[in-house]
Amino acid sequence: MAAEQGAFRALADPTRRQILLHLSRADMTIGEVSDCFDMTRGAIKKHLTILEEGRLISVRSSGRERINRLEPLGMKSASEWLNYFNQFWDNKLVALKNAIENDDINAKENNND
Amino acid sequence: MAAEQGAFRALADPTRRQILLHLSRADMTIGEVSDCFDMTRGAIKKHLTILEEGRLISVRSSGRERINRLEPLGMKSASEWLNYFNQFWDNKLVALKNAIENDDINAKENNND
DNA sequence: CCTTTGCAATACCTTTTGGTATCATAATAA
DNA sequence: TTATTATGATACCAAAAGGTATTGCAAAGG
Repeated sequence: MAAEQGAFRALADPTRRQILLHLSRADMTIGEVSDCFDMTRGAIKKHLTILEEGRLISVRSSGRERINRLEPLGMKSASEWLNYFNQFWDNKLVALKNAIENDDINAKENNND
Repeated sequence: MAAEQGAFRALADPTRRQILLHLSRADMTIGEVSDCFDMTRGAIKKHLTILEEGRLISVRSSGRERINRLEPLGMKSASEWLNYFNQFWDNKLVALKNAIENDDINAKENNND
């Protein structure tokens, strides 16, 4: 149950979301990633581990380096979970549009569902 | 900066995501929401507060009741943030498809970016 | 060889999170 | 008025999160 949990957990932190944006432009070693932040490598390593657990990135070894790569498919579970709600804000936009067109007084009754 | 932070924070907890699913079917009082969970009302109230801070729900008073309503537009910021990455997994799928069509031996060279 | 570099792992600390239990309050019902 | 009901607020607790500093190790380079 809840394959999206790891992804949502990983996405909750702003530093981790920024890491994902960086990795969307290029694969990076841990050192390169931590150079982008005012934070110790240790902290960045922890973030990368959580991103890996959430399957949002993958890591491969090359000599003594560890290269982090974005795994965009990992974001699909979260994206799809959210997309379920698109129908509701689509409907709400339509309802709002109708409310404006039909005047606010009528809109209240329609809104009562 | 980062209007999506509140939303992502709120979405990180599985209980809160379930609450959103419940509210997508009907507006509910706090009591009704907490009846859906094996948890005290106090805990549910905290979750609802975090959902409200993330603008994923809104609350209106009706007598002594407080009715929680899904605010689907609030999920748009998170949804759009994620959609930025669609281009990458789209590309990856295309690359995979091409690799299969063009045979694996050629695919290795194409894969090298 | 020895030194440097890139990283993993761990101990440690502080703050946040997720939960409970309890008490206070406002609205409803009898 | 007196209960009862629905909720808000708070104190409290254990665990998780986010960070640092330190140690150790393997790979690269002199």
